[in-house]
Amino acid sequence: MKRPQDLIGLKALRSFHAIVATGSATEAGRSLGITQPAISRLLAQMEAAIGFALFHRDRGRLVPTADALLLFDEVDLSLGSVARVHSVIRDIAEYRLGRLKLVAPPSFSEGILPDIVASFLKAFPKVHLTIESRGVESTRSLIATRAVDAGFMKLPVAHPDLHAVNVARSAVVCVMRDDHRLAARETLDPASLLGEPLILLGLGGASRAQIDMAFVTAGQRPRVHIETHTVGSACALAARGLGIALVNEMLATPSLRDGLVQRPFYPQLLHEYAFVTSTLTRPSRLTLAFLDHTQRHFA
Amino acid sequence: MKRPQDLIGLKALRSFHAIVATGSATEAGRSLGITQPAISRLLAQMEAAIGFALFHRDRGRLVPTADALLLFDEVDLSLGSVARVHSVIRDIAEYRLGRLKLVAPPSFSEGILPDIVASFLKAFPKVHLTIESRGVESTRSLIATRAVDAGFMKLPVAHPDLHAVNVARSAVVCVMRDDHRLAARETLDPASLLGEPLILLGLGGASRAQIDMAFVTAGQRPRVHIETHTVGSACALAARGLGIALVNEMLATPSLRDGLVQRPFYPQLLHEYAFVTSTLTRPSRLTLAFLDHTQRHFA
DNA sequence: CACTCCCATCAGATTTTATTATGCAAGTAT
DNA sequence: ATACTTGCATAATAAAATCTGATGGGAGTG
Repeated sequence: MKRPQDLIGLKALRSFHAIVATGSATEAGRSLGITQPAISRLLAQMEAAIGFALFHRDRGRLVPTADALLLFDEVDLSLGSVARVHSVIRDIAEYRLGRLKLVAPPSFSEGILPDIVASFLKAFPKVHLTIESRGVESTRSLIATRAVDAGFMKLPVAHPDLHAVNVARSAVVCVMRDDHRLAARETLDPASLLGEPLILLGLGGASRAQIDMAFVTAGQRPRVHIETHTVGSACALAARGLGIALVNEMLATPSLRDGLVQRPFYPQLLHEYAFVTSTLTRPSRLTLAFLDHTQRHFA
Repeated sequence: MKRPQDLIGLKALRSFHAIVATGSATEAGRSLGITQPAISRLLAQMEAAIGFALFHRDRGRLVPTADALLLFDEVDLSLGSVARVHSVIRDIAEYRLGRLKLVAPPSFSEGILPDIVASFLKAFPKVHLTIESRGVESTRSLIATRAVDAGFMKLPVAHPDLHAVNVARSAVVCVMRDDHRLAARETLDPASLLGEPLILLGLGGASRAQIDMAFVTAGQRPRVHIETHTVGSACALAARGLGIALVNEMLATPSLRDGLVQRPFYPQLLHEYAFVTSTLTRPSRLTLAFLDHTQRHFA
């Protein structure tokens, strides 16, 4: 069966273009890296396929007909668009083209995430990144419904449609002013914090329960002076001497300014943070590249 | 030697496009008229060539990756432009696309040429026609320099760069009012025109010399009452009873209105008209088509 | 459990495609 | 004039690409 659309292949179009451009089949062959007979054959096939002559053989030379010149413009455009396809392929292959939507809780996206993003964009400058800052529930839902490509969440992630890769773990630390009386101690524990006004995050999650549990186990109850909702504000309150903030080290680091110190809290309360994607779709190459980058960042 | 640009052929692009469009390799094969294994192979080759996966094999189905969708738009455009090339080829092949510039003396372009052009455009409606109306010298030069594709001229055409094809011949006739006393005669000759006021074209060409010669041969001198420069005006003058116009029949016919008659002049003075092109370039297919049409018109 | 649908792979045959060698025509220099 | 060069076309041959039909595996479906 003959398919007329395939009678004129890319090679034929390129040959035609090159002949018109260079004015000679021999030269065209050189520019395309093939021999002159190949050009001749392609041209002959093309002329046979289209039904009219493209060149007028004049004294051994190929002279384009008016029809050929009419066609040339269109072929030129077409080859240009094919070249653009190749260019787009290269861009995609080399991560110069693509969009990545991420979501993370505010404490993450205000602290550690900008660092990761910055170095990622340094490696892949042309990628278009979007970052949403949402609460835990919203984050979960955005990822599960694939409204975003991926997100960061604190483990555990209990959702059948979510796939979590552990990327970071960090412990709870005590943040206080450097002139605080307890700043002299290497580490702190419930006993040493007895009676101290504490600044805790009121997020109703496992994290707060862990802290309460640590005090209970030590036979105490924490003296919660202030409850707040972001790591940044907890540190800011501590900086004003209102108490000792118990926050996650990794999230607190960006908020540590002059005059604030952090001391490990014992028993160690580990929080694990995961890079989360939907199980409904395989992550895009860009997503995987970002994950890889994140893992290197924390390695 | 490997040429990366040829690793992705049109077939591969079409296959990719069809798979995304139909959602299945089997269906894509059907729509392209090839078998499913061919599609599979083309896709595998393409993925190998570009270096990243285009589809995610999910439960036996091909699901486009984000990268594939990114690429799809570009491929779609590209295939569209290739299709346009084919469309242009068809248009050219069927004379639906093209430009034709013609030149002819005023007597020609005001009389007989519009008829030819009208029926030509009826056959090839999309062709863009340009008609110049110039004197003999200008006509010759425009054709010789290829400023136009072709033109009409009265023979002989003495110019090395011009190629003339005889397309029409017609004789000199006498045009007069139907109430003229000589209108009763079947034919006229120098003897019967003795003393009649004549209207002649003053064009300093062979045509006027022929007429003078005919009278001289008959032992007379024509009584030139009026000299004018176009066939139309000569007939118009004759219509006002100012004399008998001796003009070429073919050129006169369009100017014959009610009240005017034409009678053959003897001895017969034949004028030959040619379709003239440049010898420097082979005429375009459209030019040849117009010549063919002209010949049929006069046949 | 049988049936169907879909994709990947394989083997074999056919078709394409390119290369080298050669011929021909025409222009150019000796 | 004669020989040399240049440019295109063609033929023979070798190599590569591509298609088809058959086959198998995985996964839904009645």
